[in-house]
Amino acid sequence: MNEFTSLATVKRIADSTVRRLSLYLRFLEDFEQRGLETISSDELARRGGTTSAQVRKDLSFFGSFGKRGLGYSVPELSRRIREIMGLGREWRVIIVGAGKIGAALAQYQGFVQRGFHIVAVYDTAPEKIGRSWNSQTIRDIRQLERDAAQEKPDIAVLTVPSEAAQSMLDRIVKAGIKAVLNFAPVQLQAPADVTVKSVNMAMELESLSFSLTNHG
Amino acid sequence: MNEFTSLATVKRIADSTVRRLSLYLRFLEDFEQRGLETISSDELARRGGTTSAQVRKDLSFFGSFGKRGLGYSVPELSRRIREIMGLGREWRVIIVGAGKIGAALAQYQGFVQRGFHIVAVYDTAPEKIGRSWNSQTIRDIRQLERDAAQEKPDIAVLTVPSEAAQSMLDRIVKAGIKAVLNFAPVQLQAPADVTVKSVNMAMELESLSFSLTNHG
DNA sequence: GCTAACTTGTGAACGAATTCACAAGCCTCG
DNA sequence: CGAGGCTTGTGAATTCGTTCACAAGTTAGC
Ligand SMILES: NC(=O)c1ccc[n+]([C@@H]2O[C@H](COP(=O)([O-])OP(=O)(O)OC[C@H]3O[C@@H](n4cnc5c(N)ncnc54)[C@H](O)[C@@H]3O)[C@@H](O)[C@H]2O)c1
Ligand SMILES: NC(=O)c1ccc[n+]([C@@H]2O[C@H](COP(=O)([O-])OP(=O)(O)OC[C@H]3O[C@@H](n4cnc5c(N)ncnc54)[C@H](O)[C@@H]3O)[C@@H](O)[C@H]2O)c1
Repeated sequence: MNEFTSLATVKRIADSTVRRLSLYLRFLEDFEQRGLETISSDELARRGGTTSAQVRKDLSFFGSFGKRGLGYSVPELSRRIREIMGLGREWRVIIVGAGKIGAALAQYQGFVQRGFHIVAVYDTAPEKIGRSWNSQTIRDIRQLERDAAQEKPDIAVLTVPSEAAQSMLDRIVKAGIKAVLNFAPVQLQAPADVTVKSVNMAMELESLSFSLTNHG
Repeated sequence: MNEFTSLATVKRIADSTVRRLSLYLRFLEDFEQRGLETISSDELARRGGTTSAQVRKDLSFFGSFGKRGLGYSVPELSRRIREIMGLGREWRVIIVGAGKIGAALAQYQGFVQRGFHIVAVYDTAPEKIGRSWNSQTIRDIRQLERDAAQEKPDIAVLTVPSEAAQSMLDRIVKAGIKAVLNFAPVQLQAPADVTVKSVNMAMELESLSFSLTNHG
């Protein structure tokens, strides 16, 4: 593999690798701000709670970005990871379900900072539609398809009650959106070309319950 | 391994196994409500998007709960998984950081339903302390140690700004709490006997960005 | 009570992800 | 300019998790 390797031709990358890249990027941004020039795989590993071999292997799937004997150039590696992850652009995000969790997400500044822009928020409840949040007016869910055809959102965040989650996902998929972040604690079905990630907080708490019960 | 196998003696269980158990339990509860008596590993697998061998292997780490030729008794398996996961009791949960995400979590009914009771909410901001949320009054963070000694919470949910996360985790650990669910997008350090799980939504969005960029 | 149909439980095989270990390359210093 | 120290990049070895495949047990029907 050399510097001309196209990402599109790269073999299947493990999800765990992608998540670690995201982590490394955070550290690099921190180092960049503090004016550091170079960083070693060992230092990145220490920060991320992994090993230097792991860091180098993760990066090696995409090319070779370091200098032997020296390490990685912080701004260069930062740029390369952003490129790999597709973070060099702004992503258009919609929120479906203007409830408590939708509200927290819509007002969260951390997403915008990383290039994820909330371009619309939808709900079914008449008393919510038309109300303003931040700079967004909550829209009627019936507009979803029409708006999507025009505004071409990239990502949908699904924060509706569990019962409505699958049917709303189906509409999101039909509207042509290929990436969904789901907060409803249900298992969803989607076509293979649509990526669905779920955040299941109840499952996290249950994992903690397991830890406390079994090795505590 | 037989029915007398103690959980404490069981070898290291993969995190992925624990998460699937949590998933199976959801399906079992659904089946239970609909009055089904028995269920096969194959049906559980279909629901969970996995294979029947996977389901049986997951369960086999803890004992053998099924009947050959028939499947699993729904109420019995449900009970056994709850036991394995430590869900037969009520867990006492505190929320540290009464901001937007803390508010959504504190008011969420889904946690109580699964045995996770919010027993206290803390903040530093004078204008928040004393205000009421649901049935909780927001307490001064300075009370944390004193309250913990008395009320013995089991789990802390950490929803403070990133900068404050590590120092608050240290206090939580010192206060004797052994399980933490963190929402701040930072890598935290904790002693080995404390389990920390993190929900990192920005990382999930970045994974979606990667998917869209690389196989889209 | 025997057969056919079914489903579990589990070693063994496989595949994926991590870790090891070292040759190759780069930098500094004398 | 050559030696010594350092760090990358990567095949090979290892560890970990999943899937296969089948013997063993259960039920129903006749
Ligand atoms: N609040 C939390 O802390 C939390 C934690 C974990 C998971 N969740 C999950 O997140 C989801 C939302 O939770 P919440 O607490 O924000 O609930 P909520 O009741 O506050 O909000 C849900 C919103 O979705 C709207 N809605 C209902 N059907 C809709 C549809 N078909 N299209 C568009 N909007 C629709 C409702 O009008 C409401 O405004 C639920 O699935 C919940 O289980 C929430
Ligand atoms: N809001 C979201 O949707 C969202 C999404 C992902 C991650 N997060 C993360 O969750 C955390 C909280 O986010 P938020 O949006 O709720 O922020 P927020 O500013 O609304 O709330 C933070 C709260 O913590 C309190 N606080 C500050 N220092 C504290 C301390 N030492 N002890 C106790 N309380 C303290 C503040 O007074 C404030 O009430 C942040 O780390 C954020 O990055 C939030």
